[in-house]
Amino acid sequence: MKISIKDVARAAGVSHSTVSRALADNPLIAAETRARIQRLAQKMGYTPNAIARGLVTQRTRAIGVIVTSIADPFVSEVVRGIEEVASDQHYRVFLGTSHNDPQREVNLVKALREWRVDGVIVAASRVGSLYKPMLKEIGVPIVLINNQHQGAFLHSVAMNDVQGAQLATRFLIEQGHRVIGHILGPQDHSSTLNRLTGYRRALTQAKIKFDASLVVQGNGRAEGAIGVIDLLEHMPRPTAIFCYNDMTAIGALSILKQHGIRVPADLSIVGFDDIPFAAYVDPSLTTIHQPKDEMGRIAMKMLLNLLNGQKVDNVIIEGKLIVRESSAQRGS
Amino acid sequence: MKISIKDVARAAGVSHSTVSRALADNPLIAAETRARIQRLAQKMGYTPNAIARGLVTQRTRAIGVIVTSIADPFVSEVVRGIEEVASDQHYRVFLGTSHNDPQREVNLVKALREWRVDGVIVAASRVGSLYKPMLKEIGVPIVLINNQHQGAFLHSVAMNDVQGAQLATRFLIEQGHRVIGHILGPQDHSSTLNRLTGYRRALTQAKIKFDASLVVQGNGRAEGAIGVIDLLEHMPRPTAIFCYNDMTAIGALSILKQHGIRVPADLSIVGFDDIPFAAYVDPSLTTIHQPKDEMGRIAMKMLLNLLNGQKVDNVIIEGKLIVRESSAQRGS
DNA sequence: ACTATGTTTGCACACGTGTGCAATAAGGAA
DNA sequence: TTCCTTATTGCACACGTGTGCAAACATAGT
Repeated sequence: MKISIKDVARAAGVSHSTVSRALADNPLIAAETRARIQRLAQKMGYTPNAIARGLVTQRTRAIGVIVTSIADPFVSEVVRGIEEVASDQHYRVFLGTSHNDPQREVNLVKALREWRVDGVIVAASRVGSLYKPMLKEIGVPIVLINNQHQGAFLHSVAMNDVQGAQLATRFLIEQGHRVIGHILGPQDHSSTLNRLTGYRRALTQAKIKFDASLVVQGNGRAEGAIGVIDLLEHMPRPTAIFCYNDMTAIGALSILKQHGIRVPADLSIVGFDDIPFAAYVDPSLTTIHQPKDEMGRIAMKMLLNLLNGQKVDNVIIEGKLIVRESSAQRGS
Repeated sequence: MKISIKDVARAAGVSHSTVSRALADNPLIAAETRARIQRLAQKMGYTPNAIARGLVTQRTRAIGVIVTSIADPFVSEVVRGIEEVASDQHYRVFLGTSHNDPQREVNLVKALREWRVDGVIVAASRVGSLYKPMLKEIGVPIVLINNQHQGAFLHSVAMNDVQGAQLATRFLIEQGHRVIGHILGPQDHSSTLNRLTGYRRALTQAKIKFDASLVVQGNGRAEGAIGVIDLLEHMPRPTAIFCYNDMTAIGALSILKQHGIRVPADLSIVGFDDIPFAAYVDPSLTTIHQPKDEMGRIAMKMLLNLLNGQKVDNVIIEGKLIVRESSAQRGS
């Protein structure tokens, strides 16, 4: 029952083409007619139909955003950045969550294809082997966040995980720590491996021998930090732990408190991400800062450039160390 | 360059109508032909065009979700619930953030109209006077979360803020507290008033005189808890504070720590929302639990019922008290 | 052989918009 | 007046899909 461009045309006594052009400020239409039609359309409450427009122009001005889970504080900051830039440029955002469930991933990609989105941004922890070819089939530019890849369609903006982890670990070494544990991230995420690499590289540079028994499993979530208990039994006992991310670190803090271990007096803890809550836990968390919303903005701008046919280069972002209370000089 | 239904039709030697019906499993088409066309479409990699379909069916199977900020932990849990149900029912989610900026709100509503979404869910802290009539103009069912309203188009699923606040305050009274402060929420949100009402009602029931100087401004975010300092100077000094929400409470904890006030030994703190982090701050937060993802799911199911032309009743959810470490018996 | 009935398919229109091209009108120059 | 140029508008098609209706065909009943 919505009023269409034809209704406006009839009311104005012109053809629908004239209305279409008038509303697009096309100079072909006489300035006077243009103004008259615009006023009339306004008064009639006419709203253009983006669906019909998309059908004929073959551009939807919509982008798909695929994330693992929107409830993840890292992800929601990224999405915030994306949405900000998108809406400024009058693009709409289709949100989809995969929850690392292959079935959902398939459905999501299918839906994005059906909707003929102009581009896609993926901020999912897992861009599996099954998944990547499917994404390419959509046939539109894709920007991956924290998943480095290269290709005709695939571009990325990513954290330098190796550098960040190295920075964090080197800091602990400079604080006098020699036995440093590490809690890993989710197994299927490439950044888990990269952060481990950075950790090892810092040890090597300081001529500290890598000890595999100082590295325990985790999953990137608070409950995943349970492995910290194993680290406490390691001999000699570690005096510092570098965690895959802040959620893991926060989980570790909670468990350590239950065991009566004081942070940072007995044990220093360092996280990764600098989620908003890192500043509010007690002790507040020393961590590596990722500019999450900024990464979202960069990804969206990159996608816009791609949509305008420009060449873009992948972006790699360096981590910055934020020192707070959860770390201290050894023995202090 | 995408292949269309006509391409499939040509390849199969039939008309596009036949293909359309075959893919819809329409029994009008001979079973054998149907199977043959489906196989062919599959092999050709045909993907139906949701845009074109939406144009002719006048249903998009897309809903708009308007939130204040996706980076808010309360909001992101709600959106998670919405998206979960939506994607199960093969609905797509358009995400838009308003940031309480009138200009953005106007643009958002306009965009949703243009996209002809089937329905809208609003989880924004502010559904202002300017805003509500605009929403109605979209002409589709709308479900508001935590904004009670009634009308032909407007429906709601909301927390019982009065009951929840009353529950929290009564708990503090039962713990022996008599001088209880309150930090307010954002001014333009109705739940700010409702939680204040619940706070006052509990006091009245316990025959404690309400003291306006025990109520200070806040804004629902951590920085907004700065008013807690004023409360410390109140005479007699309060022994407990009920905060508008968990973020405010967490902000208060942080400020109190800087001032050397021990929680809960010197002062009990109670929040509202039970965001995931409430359990991980130190001391962990006593709070009122809101089933956030469940509220999202309920809202989406309600919207689905409305889209199917069913009558629905507004939903009101009771808060549950979660006792953790930030509150204690007075003087203990 | 003719008619009635049922099954299967295609024709043609609709949805709302953008745009190339032709048509018309207006104005000026010869 | 006649012709040319320029400004303005409308015609008609396209985008990809769904669907009412008629057409074509097959089958069975008399």
